[in-house]
Amino acid sequence: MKKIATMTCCSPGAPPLRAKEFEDLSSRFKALADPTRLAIVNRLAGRGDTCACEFNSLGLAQPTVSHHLRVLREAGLIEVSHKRGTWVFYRLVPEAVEALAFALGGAREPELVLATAEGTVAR
Amino acid sequence: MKKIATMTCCSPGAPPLRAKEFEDLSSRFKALADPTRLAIVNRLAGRGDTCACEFNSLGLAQPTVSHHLRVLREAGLIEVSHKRGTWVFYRLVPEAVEALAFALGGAREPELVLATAEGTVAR
DNA sequence: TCCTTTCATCGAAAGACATCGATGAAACGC
DNA sequence: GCGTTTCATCGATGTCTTTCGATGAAAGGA
Repeated sequence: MKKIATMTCCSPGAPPLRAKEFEDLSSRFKALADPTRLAIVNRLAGRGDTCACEFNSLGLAQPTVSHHLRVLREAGLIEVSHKRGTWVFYRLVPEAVEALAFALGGAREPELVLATAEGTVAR
Repeated sequence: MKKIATMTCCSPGAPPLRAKEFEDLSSRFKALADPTRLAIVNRLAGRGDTCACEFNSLGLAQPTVSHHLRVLREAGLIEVSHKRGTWVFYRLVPEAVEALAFALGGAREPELVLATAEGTVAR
């Protein structure tokens, strides 16, 4: 895992960043750059742990939903909270969302770590 | 023009949004989902009004830079501040960035209006 | 042991996007 | 008017994404 958003990026007074930081940040914004994924995040934000099967009501095929869950997972924005039988429950990673808000200059300094594909760790 | 981000979207407690709001929000995040565009925004955030010619130092062809400037302009994140001779100066639209930060739950409630392709208006 | 349910992965098809060279348009200076 | 500079637009190309049906894997229940 690695830290991101240790600096603001996009609001007045932001310091110049490096190429690698633009890569990291933009890849995370990319996870939010799809209406279906925003809907998933929005529902997780509103309800806490949610069964993956809930998202079949989005009107997309099951593999498509699974794909979007994976993208969000790899961006560190959501994670598997637990499994029960064949059900998989997902939850939001609030620190990850805060980190992006902070990069935009909106949030107070967060204590965050953002995850890569290997997993999410809140410090 | 139209308002966006009148509601948080992605942080705990966010209310459920409508399909159209996911479309609007995701299209704006899409504007930030590219490292080159983030670099442009970052530089505008750090320096205020900046000549478009500055961005030729990004290592991309001039039409490519022009394309990215257009995407950011249509997302309402930047705008033309003024022209001098054949120079075009761009500036950040801080309200637009705040609006996104607010949607992520980071910012205090902004007084913003976000623009469409037709122009940006801060209310 | 089979069958069912839930979810992930694979492979393919269609669409969207980043990038570039060539060209056009506007604002000078000579 | 003519050449130059700066930027936008056009058209083409290669790549990445979204989406789906088919298939695989894991956990139960009968």
